[in-house]
Amino acid sequence: MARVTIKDIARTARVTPTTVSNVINGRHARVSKKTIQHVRQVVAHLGYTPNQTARSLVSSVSKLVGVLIPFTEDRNKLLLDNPFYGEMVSGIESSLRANGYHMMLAGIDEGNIDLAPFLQWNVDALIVLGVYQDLLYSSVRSLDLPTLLIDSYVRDDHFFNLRLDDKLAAHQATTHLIDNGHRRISFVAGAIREDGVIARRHEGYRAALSERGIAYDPDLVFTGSVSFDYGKKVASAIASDPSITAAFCAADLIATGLMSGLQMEGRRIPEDISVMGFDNISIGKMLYPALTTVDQGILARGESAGSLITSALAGQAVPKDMRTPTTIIERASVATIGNARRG
Amino acid sequence: MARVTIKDIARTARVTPTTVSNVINGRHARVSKKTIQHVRQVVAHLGYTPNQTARSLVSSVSKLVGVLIPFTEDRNKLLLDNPFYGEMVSGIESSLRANGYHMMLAGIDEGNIDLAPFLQWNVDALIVLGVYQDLLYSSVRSLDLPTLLIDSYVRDDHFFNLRLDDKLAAHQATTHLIDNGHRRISFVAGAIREDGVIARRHEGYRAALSERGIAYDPDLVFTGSVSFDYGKKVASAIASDPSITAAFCAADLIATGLMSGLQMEGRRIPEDISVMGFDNISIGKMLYPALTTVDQGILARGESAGSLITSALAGQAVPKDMRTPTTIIERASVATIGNARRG
DNA sequence: CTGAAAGCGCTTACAG
DNA sequence: CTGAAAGCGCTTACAG
Repeated sequence: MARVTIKDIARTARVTPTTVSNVINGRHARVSKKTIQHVRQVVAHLGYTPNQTARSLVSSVSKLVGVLIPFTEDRNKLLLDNPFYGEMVSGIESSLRANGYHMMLAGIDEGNIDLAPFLQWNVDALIVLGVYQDLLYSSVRSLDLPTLLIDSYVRDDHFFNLRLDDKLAAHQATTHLIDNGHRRISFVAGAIREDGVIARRHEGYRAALSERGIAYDPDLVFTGSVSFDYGKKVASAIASDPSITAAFCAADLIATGLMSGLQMEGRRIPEDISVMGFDNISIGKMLYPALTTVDQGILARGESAGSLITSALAGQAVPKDMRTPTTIIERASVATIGNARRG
Repeated sequence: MARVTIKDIARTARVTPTTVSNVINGRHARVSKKTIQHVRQVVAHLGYTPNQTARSLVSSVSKLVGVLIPFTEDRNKLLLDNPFYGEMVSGIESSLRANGYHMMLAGIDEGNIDLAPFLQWNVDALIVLGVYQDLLYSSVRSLDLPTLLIDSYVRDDHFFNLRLDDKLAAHQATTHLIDNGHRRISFVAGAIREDGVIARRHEGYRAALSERGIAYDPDLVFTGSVSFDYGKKVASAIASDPSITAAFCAADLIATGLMSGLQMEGRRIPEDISVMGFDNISIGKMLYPALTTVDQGILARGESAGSLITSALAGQAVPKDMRTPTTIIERASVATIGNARRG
């Protein structure tokens, strides 16, 4: 049995497709109450689902928003197995759906920017996660669609931005460590990029140090990639300097690797060394000891992203820049040492 | 500047839209070499991307495959923050894309089966992850689309199936524990459902026990949900029975919770108790000690799912039932005790 | 309040 | 080998 169309409804309701379209789309001013009732009954009875493909073609609104996330480095897989992206995408999808939209996911790597799927499907708007080279931004921009950048510091009025107060958050995290008696505090992070969050978190770390009269020591700073393996790799360097009593990692994934590496070297956490993370991905609470970290409310941010872009699409006034708050989650990976005062 | 269409190409190439369509779609038998060349040049020059929405409408193939994953229990979020689903979806997406398809993601919970997005977008096929009630299967079936079920044991010729040999895998895992000298082995899992994988893994566990002359003790079996919290909850029960020297968890997420709970009770892993998982999600290697587990090659399975459904769509003969192999990954959470022989 | 007509961007018989 | 025509399922002016 072929799928029921607007024509079928029209025929059995003895009206025209125009009228059916009007009641389906809630243009009630144009239809009598009686007709509305009747058409609705027929719709319910025949089990009609609008063909979005046809709608999209004629109205050029697809009710689709494209979401761009990075590919894995190696094999062109979506970075969805990274819990950060998994959770973020989950939040985006749910608020998109709540607002009558659907998500079209695509991956990018720096070398291969393929926006074709978005063009083919006529997406109404874009959300992009991650930081990229200029080429990506200019490509995206040329699509001329409402676009929301998450965690990017590129300056461009064309884009909406959803960010954290990264500098402040890192400042607070570092201060938390200092308040717990630590003075030799390592900073471990992904590569510092001008347009990225790490640069800001690094600034926050430095600011907190200097505020408390602690000299900045470049030897304590490690930057590589946002990955478990990198954290693990840094562990031996940190373990070999007993003066270091704490490490602030700019991503939980790094903190996880660092903890694992440190533990394999026989160091106890937090007795021998304290570790603090950033993000609050779900893994953190599964570790032993559980990770103390900066919560950025990933899921909620994803939802904000979805409703923000959706509001913009609905023509509502939406701020170009939105910041969401962070909080420190104290768990078990940070120890108080010396005669430190506790907050 | 409006988007370039097939008409634009036709006009500037001085041919008809029919001809343009023929060259774009590779129906070369119908067009002269010269025309092909020419049209291609114009296409490249004008920067044409086909409007999939129009294609889909007329040809009723959308090049979209719907992927159904469970919602979280609480709040209608996709279970993408669960690393198992994240990784699986990542694999599916990449092989779909490699075969010229795109993914449309939707969530389901038992109470609320909304297949409308798939209807609206005219998906060509379906992949469903997880086990559900009959209602879901009959709804999906009535869509009358090629459908692949992952990890389901419902019997229905309408569906393609992609499974593990769950019983065998659990048998091997349990035997591995026995080989390492363990005899009081706990089984911790999600709820046992007739159509699900847990029932098979439980069978494998029992079979391995009986094969080695170890009596099955129902008190050692814990079933709840596939979650970190459930594993953690079971920890105290297991810790309180010192005769238990090992636990086989039918999911890594459970094993993670169990380890954390056990460690909080002051038990050392694997010295005091061994823990074995199932799945090989990325978290396992991040734990300390790293989790010994059954690898099911999640990413590769996702890729298989994508290429299987894609082959079926291409009209190729595809087996109705496919099984992928598992292997045991030895890491650090299982100890050899007594005078056990090692494999 | 209701309907006839055109058209969105394509593909697909069919004719020549 | 090339083209004229119809039509996929809708929405949108426009007329009445």
